[in-house]
Amino acid sequence: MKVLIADDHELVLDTVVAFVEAAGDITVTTAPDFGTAQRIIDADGPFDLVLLDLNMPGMNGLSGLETAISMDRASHVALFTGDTSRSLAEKALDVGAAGFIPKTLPAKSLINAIRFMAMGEQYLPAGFMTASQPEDHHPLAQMLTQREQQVLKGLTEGKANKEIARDLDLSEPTIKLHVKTLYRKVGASNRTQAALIAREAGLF
Amino acid sequence: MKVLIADDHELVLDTVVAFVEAAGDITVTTAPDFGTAQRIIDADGPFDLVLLDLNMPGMNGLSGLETAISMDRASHVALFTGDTSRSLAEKALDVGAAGFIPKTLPAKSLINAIRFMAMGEQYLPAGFMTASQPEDHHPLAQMLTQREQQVLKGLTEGKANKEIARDLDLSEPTIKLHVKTLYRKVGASNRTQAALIAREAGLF
DNA sequence: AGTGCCACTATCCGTAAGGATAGAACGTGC
DNA sequence: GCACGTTCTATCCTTACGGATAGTGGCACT
Repeated sequence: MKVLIADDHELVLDTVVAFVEAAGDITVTTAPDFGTAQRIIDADGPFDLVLLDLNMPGMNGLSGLETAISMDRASHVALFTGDTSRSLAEKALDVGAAGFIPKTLPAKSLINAIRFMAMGEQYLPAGFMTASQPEDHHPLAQMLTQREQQVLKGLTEGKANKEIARDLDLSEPTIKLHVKTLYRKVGASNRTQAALIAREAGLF
Repeated sequence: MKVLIADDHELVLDTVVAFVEAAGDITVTTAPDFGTAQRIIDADGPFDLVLLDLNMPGMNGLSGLETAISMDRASHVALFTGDTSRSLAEKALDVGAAGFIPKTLPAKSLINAIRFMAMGEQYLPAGFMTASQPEDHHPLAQMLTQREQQVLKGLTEGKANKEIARDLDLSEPTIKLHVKTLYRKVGASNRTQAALIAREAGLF
């Protein structure tokens, strides 16, 4: 079975490859960035499975994933990432990924997942979509009321209070109030800090 | 030689451990988060070397590193991270870390680095401090003058114009000008957007 | 020597943001 | 019924921000 793994973290790449190849029947090729991965797919393909790291030069979010999926010689392409966000996994599967491999997965499960995906199945870690969602959010999100979260979302999009007010169909003074109380809760002293803190926490 | 590696990415942990233990004389213990790492150090220490992942529950940036360094039974503590920022490496060494292991390191070098650090030396990847870093930045950064980049950095830290002015030892009107021209260049219409765009691009 | 580009300072103005405070409608729970 | 938290509206005030415009000095290109 031929597998291509692309990741700019050489340490991860080296050790994962050593581990996977120890399973016996899997041959692994590697690439340090997306461009190289494309070239290798064209030159040495087809591969039974391609694993692409999300945070790798050339990926540009999910656009690299989509590009790879549209290639002839990569029958199955999966995301391989340290980011364990559920919305990301959903987006990846939406654009046709063969699976979503978070780096929090046990190594043994990786081998099984690779075999599974190479067979044409879509893979998601057990207990990822089924697990309760309300609790996968940061402690941060839990301190905020629903309104405050909506307002925070507006802040992370760089919107002005007035815009947020329009979007939520509320008056501007109301937004200002939510913004202020929200600052206290997340520990920000202005909107930019609030936006960055929210992003940092992986919200939205 | 006893080594503790803490990382919440089980896949990385499993494979790295398998690789390191294959070297023969290194015994590896693992932890999935910082709290567990602390408990293990107290219970099973001392360790010749402790590797801590930066983005792990309980780490809180470098504060976990500092805590670990101050512990009796962890003689040498190093950072282990996917973030290849030079300033981060400097900060880590400043607070007394035994080394900085980016995940972009080849796996073979890891073994050597572990032995090196366990001997009491400080480790930094070759060509990390010496190599010129200025030009590997995004197209985004290249459109900006040095000043504008400094100001943008201030924005990504949620600072007010006045604060940035103080930090750079410039007047506030000057900062405002840079801020304005910088908006045009990156396509932002306010400071929050500028900060998010910069973060998105991976700057700072 | 002239032409740009960059960095800096400056003033003016309108608007946005941030803080304080007050009051009211609505649900839940006791 | 009453207390409580959430959401909403509102006013007042100060400061910060964003845009426009004008001018100076330095440096590199040609």
